[in-house]
Parts: sequence; C-alpha cells; structure tokens
Amino acid sequence: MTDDIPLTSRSLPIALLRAREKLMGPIRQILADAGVTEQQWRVLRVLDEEGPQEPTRIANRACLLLPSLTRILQKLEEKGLIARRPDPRDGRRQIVEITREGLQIIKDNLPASLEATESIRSRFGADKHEKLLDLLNELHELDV
Amino acid sequence: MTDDIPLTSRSLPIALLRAREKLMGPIRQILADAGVTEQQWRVLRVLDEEGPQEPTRIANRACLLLPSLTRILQKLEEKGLIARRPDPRDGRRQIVEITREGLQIIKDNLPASLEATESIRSRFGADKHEKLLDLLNELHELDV
DNA sequence: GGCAATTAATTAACACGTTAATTTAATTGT
DNA sequence: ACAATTAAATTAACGTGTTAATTAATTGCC
Repeated sequence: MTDDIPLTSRSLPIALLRAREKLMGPIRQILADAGVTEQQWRVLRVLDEEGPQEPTRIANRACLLLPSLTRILQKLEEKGLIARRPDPRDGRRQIVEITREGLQIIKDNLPASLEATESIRSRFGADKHEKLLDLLNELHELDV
Repeated sequence: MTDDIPLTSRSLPIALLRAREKLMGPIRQILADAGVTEQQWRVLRVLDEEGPQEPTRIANRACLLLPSLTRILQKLEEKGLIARRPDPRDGRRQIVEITREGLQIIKDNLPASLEATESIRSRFGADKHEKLLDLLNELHELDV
C-alpha cells in the first residue's frame, strides 16, 4: 500500500460529504413529495427571502453554478413556480421572481423542513451545532 | 417574505457545501491534470489502501452509491486503472483490484494531493481541523 | 462613433447523484 | 428439491456538477 493515512475516517472532504448526507436525507424526502429538488427548493427560498433578482445573484446565494441554475430556472418556469422578465436597464440580464404557486410550495413545506432541521439541531446539541457552523464558515473564509 | 431565517449564512447544509468546495477546488485541479475525477480517485485510493474487494464495500468506503460506482468502475476499467474478476464463492459478486497503472496514478499524485490538504490544515489550524473532524463525525454518528 | 474587451446568460459535453426497475445468483423455508 | 425471498450488480431515467465554448449586450477607450 502506498499510504497509511485512512482515507475515510479522518478525511475532511469525506466527513463533510457524510455529514451533509445525514442532514439532507430527511429533507430531500419532504421535498420529493412536494415535487421539487433540493436545488430547486434553494432557489425558491432565495427568491422568497430576498425578492426578485438576477440569475447571477441567485447562483451566489443558493450556492449553484450558473449553468446548473440555467437548467433549474427552466424547470421552475415550466412548473410555473417562477416568472422571468428582461431587465429594462441591461439587455443581458433578466429578473427572476417567485410566483404565487412558488410561494405556496414554500408555505406548504417550510414547516416540515424546519422541523427536520430542528430535530437534528436538538439531537446534536445547539451548542455543538453553532460551533460547527462557526468552524465551517471560518474555513470557508480562509485566504480571501 | 415567508421566513426570516437566513438561508445561506447559518444553514448547515450550505455551510457544508461551501466548506467542501473550498477543500476540493485545488485537489480537483491536480486530479484533472492526472486525468481522473475526484470520485475515481477515491475508488483508486480505497483499493490501494484496503486491497482487492467487492463493489458494495468500495461504495461504502468511498462514500458512493452503487449505481454511480458501476459507471466509475467501467471508466476505470477502460482506462486500465483497475481489473475485475468474478468471485469464485458467489456468482453475484466480483473482486476489483487496482492495476500497476492505477498504482502509478496514485504514486504520481498523492504527494501534491496531501500537500493541498496540509496547506489547508495548517492555514486553518490543526486544532480547529481536528475539532471540525470530530464534530462532523459525531454528527454523522447521530441516532444509529 | 467605432472597436476591442468584458459581462450575463446559455449551450454543450461529460461525469456523478438519486431513485426505481431489472437481472442474475444465492439463500431461506418448508 | 423447489418456490419465494433476499442480495449484488447493473440499467434506466432524470437532474445536477463542472469546464469550456458560445451568444448577445454592454463597457471602456481611443
């Protein structure tokens, strides 16, 4: 064997993957029943929380790459959960807005989603939850 | 707006996503130059570290779903980086082994990969790195 | 004003993630 | 021994991740 460092048990990338799967498993189930994916849900929530905005900003907020977002917006538009209009000030841009139907999806599923989040938080411990968030954010801010 | 909880800044799933991206960006670049993906690399490392084994076990070790692994093994076999043979004891199973060419890929790229990991670790701080790993593993072990 | 460089968004191509269905082989129960 | 069940791996279908190329509009600069 070339190397003795255990790949899985003390590897940060894999630990992040596993932790994320632990969190998202239950929520994905809720959202699947609502007919939206995890990423579509993030886009809807960004639009709900921050109002109409352009795709580039949505991508930043929802932590998605622009090519992925392009496809996601197409799906959401087909489903009638968002609407788009050109930006009058800049022909390259567009403005994306959540529709009433989109808002309804949020209204119908946010409680269960928050419950799932809270369940993890309380089982894990609020203090450790906060500490973990702080460490992750600090890691993300490394360098510049 | 339906909700005032900020989606992005204090959301554990998104924080995990961003932290993982921070870690994997540089490593993905190294591996891309070597002609393998992040997931293919994980499979090769598992085979290197733990020896020949069956796909179900590889999937567990490398944190991949079996359908993904099926495709990955096909690619790795095409590239000559792994070899497969039937399990003589159970016709449903197979045994996957890394080839000399696969080992060479590891040998050629593990140092740079470990350097990238160490760079993050030292910039972040070894103590915080350990603390983060502990918290993530503890989160993963929740429930049972 | 005109043209190169930049920017927003999309498209393309390939690989993986996820769930469900399928195939093939082994195991169980009787 | 055999039908029903379970298990390992694959396939299928759809959606997303990632990088590179493309398109269309704007900006900067002379």
